Amino acid sequence: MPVETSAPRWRHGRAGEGARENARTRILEAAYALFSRHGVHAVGIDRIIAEAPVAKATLYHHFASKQDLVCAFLELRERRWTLDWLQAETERRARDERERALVVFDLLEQWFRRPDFEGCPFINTMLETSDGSDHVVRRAAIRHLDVVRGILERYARQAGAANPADLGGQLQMLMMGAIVSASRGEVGAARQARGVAELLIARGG
Amino acid sequence: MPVETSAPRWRHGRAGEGARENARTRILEAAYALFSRHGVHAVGIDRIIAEAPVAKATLYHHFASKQDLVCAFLELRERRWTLDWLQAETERRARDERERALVVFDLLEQWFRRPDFEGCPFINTMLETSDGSDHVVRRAAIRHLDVVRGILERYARQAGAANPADLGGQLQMLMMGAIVSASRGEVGAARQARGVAELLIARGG
DNA sequence: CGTTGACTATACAAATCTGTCTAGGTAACG
DNA sequence: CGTTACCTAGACAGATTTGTATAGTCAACG
Repeated sequence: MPVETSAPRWRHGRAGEGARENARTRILEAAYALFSRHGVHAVGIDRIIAEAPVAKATLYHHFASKQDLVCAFLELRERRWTLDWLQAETERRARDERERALVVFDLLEQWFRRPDFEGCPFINTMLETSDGSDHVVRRAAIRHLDVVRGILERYARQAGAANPADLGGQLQMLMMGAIVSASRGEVGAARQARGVAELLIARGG
Repeated sequence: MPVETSAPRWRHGRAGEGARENARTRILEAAYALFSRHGVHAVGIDRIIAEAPVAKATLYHHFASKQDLVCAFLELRERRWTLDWLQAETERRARDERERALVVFDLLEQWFRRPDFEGCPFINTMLETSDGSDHVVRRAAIRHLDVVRGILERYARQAGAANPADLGGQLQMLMMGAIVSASRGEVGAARQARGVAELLIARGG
């Protein structure tokens, strides 16, 4: 049975940056969509290569293992969600630096209300890998959670906290608690969390 | 046709070997230990029957499916952990009803510091079943989380909250955020959360 | 003794999963 | 043209998973 592909997707040449990025990008984009929506455990390699679409050998050419792919997904998630969305949008919306720690919760509310909200991959992945086998993925998830904590600690400092490290940690606990609540279906969790954050900041950390 | 269906079906083992626990209990105890420690997804039927120890056919005689067993585990967890430990111990330790909402966080700290602490099965199971296939287990986990919320709402009322429903929800967010932090390794999360709870209660809900 | 019912042990089915391998196709470049 | 890098399609290995089937053991009880 002759195989007839409709149009070549690899317009770019070899050795440069074009062709290599093409398949790799498709894999990573498919993994991003599927892992974000269903979790890294529930999504198998076969589903990713079907959606990319790409041959299985190509996936294992670009990523040594599924763990590698999951780590790459978490990095992309950090860049897109944490840095380019949550951080950038927070600092764009806040009228001054002191307001940032509160604006974060307004963005969370917006996130929770999106129809495709499916929880936080960092939290989910960290909890899914609580038993030791997956240490690489778990460490990556924890590292990314630490990035979020660093951002919140900075916002705590900018809000005038006496102890920014403590306030940052408390804000992250609030944020994660709200995310778990929202994963259960409580869309209003962000507003409740914001109320608590206001109190914490008003006290001065 | 022999009848006799209303009498309890489980008779104990041979008289010569003394009081051997019946198979259903052994299965549920093994499932409790393994699911609590490693999560309901990571533990397979084969491991449970090996630790029970019990034959596979016996397990499927007592529980229709793994989902059934997971639901039974969550119920047992609610009885033992939520009701007989967290609730009972909170009310035993608190000098008056107003203090209960804070004492909960002292118990959480104690829990986090236990060497066998492995997170909250209700949260983990709820997050693991975020995509629709496992709806029975997910609903069971959510229902058990609602029981915790009900307890916290009662403590909020007893602490004199103006709006016990809101304060109960905020306390549960704090509690879940602390549990996620502790699952990451932050043993001091409960103390941080208690500090926030004090502030919330001092304000009067 | 003979029936009954719970239990054991193990083989098996059917569906996963990750990762490897074969075998070949296509485009750019020297 | 020939080399080379990247890619495809899919078979396959080997290990898992849940759940069923077969066959037999043991104790209680009428």
